[in-house]
Amino acid sequence: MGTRQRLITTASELLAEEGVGAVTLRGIAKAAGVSHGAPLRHFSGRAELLSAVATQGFTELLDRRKRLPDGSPREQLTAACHSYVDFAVGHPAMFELMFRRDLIDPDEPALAAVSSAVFDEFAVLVAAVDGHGGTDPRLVAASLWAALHGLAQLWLWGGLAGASFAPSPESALAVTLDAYLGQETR
Amino acid sequence: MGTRQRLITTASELLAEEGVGAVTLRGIAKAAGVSHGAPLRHFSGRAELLSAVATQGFTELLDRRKRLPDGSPREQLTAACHSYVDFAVGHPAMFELMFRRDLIDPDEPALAAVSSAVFDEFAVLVAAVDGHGGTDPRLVAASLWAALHGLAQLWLWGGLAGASFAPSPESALAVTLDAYLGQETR
DNA sequence: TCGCCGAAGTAGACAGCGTCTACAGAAGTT
DNA sequence: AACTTCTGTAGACGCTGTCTACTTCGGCGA
Repeated sequence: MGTRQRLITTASELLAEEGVGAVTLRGIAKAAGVSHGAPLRHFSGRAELLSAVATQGFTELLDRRKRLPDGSPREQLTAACHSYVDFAVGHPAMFELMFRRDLIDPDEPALAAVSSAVFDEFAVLVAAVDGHGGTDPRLVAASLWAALHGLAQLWLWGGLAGASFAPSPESALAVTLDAYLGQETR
Repeated sequence: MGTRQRLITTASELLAEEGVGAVTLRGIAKAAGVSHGAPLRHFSGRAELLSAVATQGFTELLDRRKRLPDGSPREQLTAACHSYVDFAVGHPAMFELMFRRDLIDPDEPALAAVSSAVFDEFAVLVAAVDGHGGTDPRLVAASLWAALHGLAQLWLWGGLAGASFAPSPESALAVTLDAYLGQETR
């Protein structure tokens, strides 16, 4: 495996194990067994390396979506929604990195392509479910995606609310899906 | 004005003008006209100072909610939703700081108190609107708040989606409110 | 009034960070 | 065989947060 790929892999492992705060260029280089300046031979800077890591995250998100079980459009959409929240809960550090503009470069071509693809695939699922009278399915998709994203984000932030009330992401997701898809989807 | 308060004020201004990346302890100290070590006489560290700044942000959010115009519960709730997104759009850096666990300490008593109060006030508004058959109003509030939060977050992240489709926060919010409150709220 | 003590501010140091540059060797290419 | 390009190393620079003396000043008890 080339050094470039090893750096990406090492960074992903470090990210998963130690969190976003631990993915420093020097730390990645040390963990990969190269000198602190070596990463700059393969990436223009920290943002480019971390963008490559985030790209892998979006790619895995896309893969999950493509491996959805067969079923009605409505079932597929709810499964996709669950998979989004599951991904965030299962890979909190990666999820955080994927939306940290200060750490990655959203305009990186590969990253922009795969993140757009994630949204586009989701919009297709939404469009396949009828019932949103006349409004642009992509607008509905953006709204629903935002709802899922906020659910994941607030849960990662710490308990979805104050200490007085801490619902599980699953129960809150059920309410969200009810709101968008109607009660019959329970 | 005491040095402590001036540091908080200066940090808020720096945050609004230069963004989250510019609020460094040394930068704040320089802007406030004190030495780089002075802030540590008033705060245990960076997290405590930035927590005080974020507390002001949550406080303003709470104030906006308390100044809602009179109207039906449903109107009040939609106004609150708009005010949340408006706040994020109007104060993007502050909004970002308020949810950056690595920069602030969510367990800071004042911060925890006011952020919980924001949620509680919101939950009260949700509870006043009937129609969510039997489910805990606080759970509905958490779901709806997450939807608003995701809307704001994704908009700040860059256009709510890929470059192929970039709805305004207002139009997406309208869809979100439709989903939660029904079409008649348009 | 004197002495003192704690609070507040300063200046310097330290390790860690991202990034830049100079240098060394290895690998091809002509 | 000579030259160029790629890859990796080592050191430096300025920045960061934090720690540690050292000074300065204000109030308070004797």
